[in-house]
Amino acid sequence: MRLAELSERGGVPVGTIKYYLREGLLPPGRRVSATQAEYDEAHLRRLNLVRALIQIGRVPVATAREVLGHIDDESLGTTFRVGAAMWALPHPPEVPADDPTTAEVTAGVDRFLGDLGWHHAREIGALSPSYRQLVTTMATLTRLGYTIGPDTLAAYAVHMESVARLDLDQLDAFDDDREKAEAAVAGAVLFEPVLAALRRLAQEEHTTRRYGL
Amino acid sequence: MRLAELSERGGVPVGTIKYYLREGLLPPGRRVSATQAEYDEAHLRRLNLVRALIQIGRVPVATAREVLGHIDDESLGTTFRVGAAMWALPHPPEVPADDPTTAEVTAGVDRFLGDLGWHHAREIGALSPSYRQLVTTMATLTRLGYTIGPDTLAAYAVHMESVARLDLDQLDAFDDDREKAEAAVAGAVLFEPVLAALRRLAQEEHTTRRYGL
DNA sequence: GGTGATTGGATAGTGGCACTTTCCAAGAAG
DNA sequence: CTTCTTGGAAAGTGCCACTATCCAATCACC
Repeated sequence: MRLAELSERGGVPVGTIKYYLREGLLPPGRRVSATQAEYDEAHLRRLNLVRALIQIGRVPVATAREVLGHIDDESLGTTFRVGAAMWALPHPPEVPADDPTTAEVTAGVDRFLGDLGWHHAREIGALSPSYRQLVTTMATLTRLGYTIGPDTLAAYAVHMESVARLDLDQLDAFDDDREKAEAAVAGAVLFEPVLAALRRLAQEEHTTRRYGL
Repeated sequence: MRLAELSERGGVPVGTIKYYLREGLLPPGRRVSATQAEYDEAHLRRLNLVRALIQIGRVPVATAREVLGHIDDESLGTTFRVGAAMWALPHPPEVPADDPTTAEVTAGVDRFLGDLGWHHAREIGALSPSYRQLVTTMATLTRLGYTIGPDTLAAYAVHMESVARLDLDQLDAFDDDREKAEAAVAGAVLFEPVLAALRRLAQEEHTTRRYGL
């Protein structure tokens, strides 16, 4: 298909697709002549993923390029291919915080990781963006006066662990490594809003149950 | 305290605070003379909340003003004060979608809400931003080829329901309505990254357990 | 009481970023 | 042959969260 059709079927303006091509978010089409290029279903699929990353996941273009690069990196094994793509996803800015609050929170988080038996997480520790995000956001909450004890955090963690198990079950359905990595990224970026929506719906449901209208 | 001290203690540049004052995110200080104003702990607290909303929650300034307005609206009862503030929070853009996919997804979501016994959610329906976000994001997932059946969604929902119950327990600790609303907003905006981090940590943990390094 | 620094407020400017627009020459279509 | 379309390059746009510059009033210190 031609650029115009790719644009049509993807619901994305031609100019925007040109921009994505320029930025390396989409691989160039197969050149058919000096002024024509041919695109296929893979391009359409990738275009949809890019849009999801950028529009729903608010992933910056530069970051999206990086993530897609890892997804396409055939030199990596399954685990690292998925892991690299996931770690490249953006995280909320880490508020500096070399204050005592952070030290305290770090200790609490480490303790609770041990209690849960998440040994991998303890070993990887500060290497994982998720770990750092957990610590810094908890510190911000503390600074705002909403201190969450390790026990409460552990209670939340147990539920998220169940969610993660479901996530991995979903991932098992894919054989190909590239598909696995793509599904993991899509799951992280698109399923987060779904979970957030479910949480808020449940909150609304239980609020009315507890307190009525 | 003076603007300079507020800036110091909040870790926010003076210019930025002036900007927030201009935009109505912070109430003006108590005028002490023609060129001096006095700020108190409440200002500092609000400043921290504003920063959290904008930096961590990526809430646009205009939206933050709206949310804070609801938090401060003493004419509302508890439920609506909390609810209005929550509903004003931003949601990922709703991809248009008047396509058949959306209709199909809507049916699935409605069915699963019934199965779970979330009657409130079914009645409020499209009024709730969370409901619309759920439907549109599910539709996007479907369009990308990652179809999630109502049963799988329900499995996730059960866990998020437990999370929501924990949320409400946390909220119960606050008596004052303004504090309740503030805590709800902070919980929604700041605790979402915490949950996301927990999910990813758990994913990493279980991936290595299932597949090793 | 003089004097330099500081304060709050108004106004205009900056930088980043995701697009858009404009142009162009080479091909395709009728 | 002529009219349209195509892909590509380069410059421009719009939004938005700040940030820099001024200014006159007033504070703090000698």
